[in-house]
Amino acid sequence: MTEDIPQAPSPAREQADRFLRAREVQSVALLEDYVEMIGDLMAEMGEARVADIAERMGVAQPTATKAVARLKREGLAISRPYRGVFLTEAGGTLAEKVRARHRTVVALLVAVGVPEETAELDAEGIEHHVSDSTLRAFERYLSQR
Amino acid sequence: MTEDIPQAPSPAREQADRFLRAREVQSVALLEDYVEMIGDLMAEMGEARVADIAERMGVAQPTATKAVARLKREGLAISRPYRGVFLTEAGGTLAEKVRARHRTVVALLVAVGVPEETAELDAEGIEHHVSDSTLRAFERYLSQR
DNA sequence: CACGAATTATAGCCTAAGCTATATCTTGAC
DNA sequence: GTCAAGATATAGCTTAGGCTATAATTCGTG
Ligand SMILES: [Mn+2]
Ligand SMILES: [Mn+2]
Ligand SMILES: [Mn+2]
Ligand SMILES: [Mn+2]
Repeated sequence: MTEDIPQAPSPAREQADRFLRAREVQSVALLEDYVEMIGDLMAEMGEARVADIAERMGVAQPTATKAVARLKREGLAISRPYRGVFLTEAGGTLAEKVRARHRTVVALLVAVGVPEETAELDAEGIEHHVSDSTLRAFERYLSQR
Repeated sequence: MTEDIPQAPSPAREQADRFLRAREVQSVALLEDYVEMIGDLMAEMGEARVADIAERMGVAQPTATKAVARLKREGLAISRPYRGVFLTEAGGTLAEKVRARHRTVVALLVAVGVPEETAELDAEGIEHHVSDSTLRAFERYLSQR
């Protein structure tokens, strides 16, 4: 019989797992940004209109419409044809989490000496790859110095 | 006549620009990872074979083949049918830059208290969004403490 | 040196994300 | 109340990045 001694995963496999994770993260990154921004618009204007979403995301209107369709599919938003877009409870919860993480990432970058403008720019991409574990480390670092 | 006084960009426009940048970065992130890893394979084995590239990236072999085609199109790699893949000078330079940035990002994360394993995992995605300005800040922080 | 195994290429499919052009619906001004 | 302007939806295209199945090539072994 073949032995089934648990093997330590090969380095190649471990590296592949990291790339896999990075690709997974990337596939939800856009959703996170849309949800956070729709939350902003709801807070500012009471509702999020597709035209405003498109403007703030820097995409064409049909692109925003399609993204909203995906948000609805994933249970993060609701809307009816030709009406505004609203976050579901799940969407709202996610928006809050994403917003807090965004702030923490910017604060961490600034704390280690990154200029404000740059921090805000880079954080928009970095944030999505910051795991809960890393986020907690950032929070510890920011509070105890 | 309409005035052409230079306007401060609207907040929506600024935010859109950040998202635009994040999307741009994301479109080169995969190329960077492939190039860095092909560099590793060349150093370890003298050449990078498509099968090894696929294994380390955690993708199917045709996916790696297609990625290599894109690298060739962008002038980062060369190869002939059924032969190994090699970096061009541009590819080698990029690989070196990407490798150094990766190390710095991991070091910074560890320095602020992120566990090693987590740092390595998160860095794989984070690195691509770290601008030159942020990278220099990381280096300053790491050297002077 | 032939042939089977391993490797690479190709064909054909899918989804996400972007775009432009155009159709459809809503709404405010008259 | 109409209707033109504005907002949204839809159609149809592109590219990147995945996949499986299969064809073509290379190479080691006998
Ligand atoms: Mn973001
Ligand atoms: Mn954000
Ligand atoms: Mn990476
Ligand atoms: Mn890397």
